[in-house]
Amino acid sequence: MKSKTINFLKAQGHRITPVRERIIEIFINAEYPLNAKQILDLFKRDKIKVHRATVYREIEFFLSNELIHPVYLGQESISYEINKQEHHHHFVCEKCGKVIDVNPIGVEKELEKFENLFRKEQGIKIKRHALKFFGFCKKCQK
Amino acid sequence: MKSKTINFLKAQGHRITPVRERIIEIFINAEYPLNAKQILDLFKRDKIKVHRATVYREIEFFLSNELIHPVYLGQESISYEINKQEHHHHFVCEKCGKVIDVNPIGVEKELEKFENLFRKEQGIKIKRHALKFFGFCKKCQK
DNA sequence: CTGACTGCAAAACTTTTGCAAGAAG
DNA sequence: CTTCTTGCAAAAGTTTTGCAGTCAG
Repeated sequence: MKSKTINFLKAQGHRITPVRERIIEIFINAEYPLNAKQILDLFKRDKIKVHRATVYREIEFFLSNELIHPVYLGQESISYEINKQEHHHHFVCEKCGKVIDVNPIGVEKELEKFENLFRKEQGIKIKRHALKFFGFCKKCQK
Repeated sequence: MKSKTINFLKAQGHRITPVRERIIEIFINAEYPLNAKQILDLFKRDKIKVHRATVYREIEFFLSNELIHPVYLGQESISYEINKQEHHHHFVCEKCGKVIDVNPIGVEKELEKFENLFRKEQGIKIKRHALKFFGFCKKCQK
C-alpha cells in the first residue's frame, strides 16, 4: 500500500519528502479519519517537527491527487481518510466520537440503483456518496 | 410550521425574540442547508443588525432543541437544516455547491434493514443517518 | 542545479466566552 | 421583576498566504 502510493506520486513527478512519507504512513495506519490537528499531534507525539502550514498543504496535496477524501464526523473540523480499495461507511458515536467502519451491502446495491436512476432522470452522474450513521456506542449508551 | 415551532419553544419556557423568530423563518424558507456566515449575510441583506456571537448561540440553541441538524456539504464550514417531517438526503455539486434534495426510497428501506441488523449484532441503536451524493450538477458538467 | 517543499510569521477567518446592558414574559 | 437573550470586545482556535531557505531528484 505504501510503496504503491509512493510510486503513484513519483510517477506524477511529485517528490517524496520525509514529511510526505510520514503522512502517507499515518493515513495508512489510521484506524479512523483524521483531521489536521490530529495529524499534527501524531508528529508531536513522535517528536518530529512539522509546521501546521505544511500539514494543511499536504492535506490539499493528497486531496488533489485523490489519495484521501474528506469525512465529516460531526462536531469538529473535517477529517480525512485514505482512499482504500474497499468502499465503506461510518458509524460515529455522538458522545465520544468513536468511529466504526460499516459495509452495508444491501444498501450499497440500492445506492447503485438509485445512482443509475438519478443519472437517467436528472442527467447527473454521481461520482461518490457518503453515508454516515450516528448514535451512541456501547460504552456511551449506559 | 413557523407557529408550531414557536409554540414548541414557548412550551419549553424559551423566549421568542425578534432575532430568534427571524432565524426560524430563515431556516424554514431556506432551500438548502445554511452555515453561520450565510445566516449572518441574510441579516445583513435585510439590514438587520445581529452580532455573530448571537447567530452562533442561536445555532447551538436550535441544535439543542433538536429543531435543526448539521449537514456537511463539503468544502466550507458545517451547514444546518431544519428538521422537517420528510426525511431526505442531498446531492451536492462539488463545483458550484448547488444542493438538490433527494429521496431514494429503495435505499431507505435497506438502511432500515441494516440499522436493525446493526442493533442486533452490535447492540448499538442508530439514531439517525446522513447520506450525501457528490458529483457535478448539470451546469457544471460542461 | 532547479523547482517542489518546508518553515516561519503574519494575516485572514471562524467560533467561543465573559460581562454588562436590554428586553421577553 | 426576573432571568434569558443580546451586543461588544477580546480571546481562542483554525486555515491560508507570501517569502526565503532547503533539499529531492
